[in-house]
Amino acid sequence: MILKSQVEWALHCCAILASVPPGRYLSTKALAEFHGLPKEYLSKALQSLSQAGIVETTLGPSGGYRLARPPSEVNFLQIVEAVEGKASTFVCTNIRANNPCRPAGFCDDKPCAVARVMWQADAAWRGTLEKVWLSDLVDTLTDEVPDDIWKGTYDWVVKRAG
Amino acid sequence: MILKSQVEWALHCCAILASVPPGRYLSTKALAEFHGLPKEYLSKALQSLSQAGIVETTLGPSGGYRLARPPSEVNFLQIVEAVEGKASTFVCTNIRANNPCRPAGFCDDKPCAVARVMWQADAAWRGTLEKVWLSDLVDTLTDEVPDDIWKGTYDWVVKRAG
DNA sequence: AATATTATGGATATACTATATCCTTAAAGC
DNA sequence: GCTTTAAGGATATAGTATATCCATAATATT
Repeated sequence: MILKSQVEWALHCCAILASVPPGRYLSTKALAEFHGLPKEYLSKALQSLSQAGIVETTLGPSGGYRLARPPSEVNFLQIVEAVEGKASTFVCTNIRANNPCRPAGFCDDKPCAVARVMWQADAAWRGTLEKVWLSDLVDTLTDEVPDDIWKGTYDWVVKRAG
Repeated sequence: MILKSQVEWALHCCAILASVPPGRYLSTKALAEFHGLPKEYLSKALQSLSQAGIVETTLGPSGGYRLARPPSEVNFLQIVEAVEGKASTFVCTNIRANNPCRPAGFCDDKPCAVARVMWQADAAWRGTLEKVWLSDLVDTLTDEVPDDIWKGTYDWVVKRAG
């Protein structure tokens, strides 16, 4: 069970979009070049973010993507779910129902005990992602990325943002 | 990102194996019949449990599987990892290294900030699974499964255990 | 000793998903 | 009118999950 690479791409793209000046957009082409990713396929991830309402888009030259709300209002879970979907990582096929000792037509009053544990773990995973905001990531990067690289990246984004 | 169905199968099989009387074994055939699963493929999941040291096996008629240690010493994470592996659900391909603003040969002193968050969520998922033991599951089932079905299941297992 | 039963592991086949590319369309800026 | 862009459909390729089959060796029963 491994997350799609598009999850990684979407998270990094959102981090970059956080630096786009107000009123401007950054294109798929720019984001693909910056991260060394295939433009056409990255486009699918960005479309997922768009459909989830995390980013806004506009067409034409100088078009592209920008965050639909401030980085302090976008968390990791929203981005991950935009790409991976909201469905639980554990699917219960209710195999307990095949127990040959159960009377025919027997109906359980609770979800399967095994599934409940797995769903609880899934919730813990999502809960962790939900508590980390894009602004937290930006803060971390500000702290950790060397100043010249951080500044250079910002300038690069501003230059490429239409 | 969805867990293999073998995870569900392995968990339910371990729950059943907890009822196998000391010194006896339950075969793949019995476990497959009980859960309505394909015997040959279920066998692969049981082999994973065996390789992980969670169950013990013996050959021949009256052979099969039994828990290698008491249910209070087997947790969900051990079973899940036996089937899914121990690798993190998030793979960092370090795409930050493609940032065109970085000096050539630049080396980061910390793992990617995005990956660290994703790994933290992965750890929360595993941490939840690690805290639930097979004995907890058995306790839950004892509480929730109607007495006659629970008793019937136990009798079925004892009858089939070689 | 012979036979039946079982786990193990390799080989193979099929289905599904992830990855990737291409192309058409419509909108926006120049 | 021309270029650039996102959106989305169609298609191709690779990789993984699911499933089955078979050969082998070990064990119990007869």
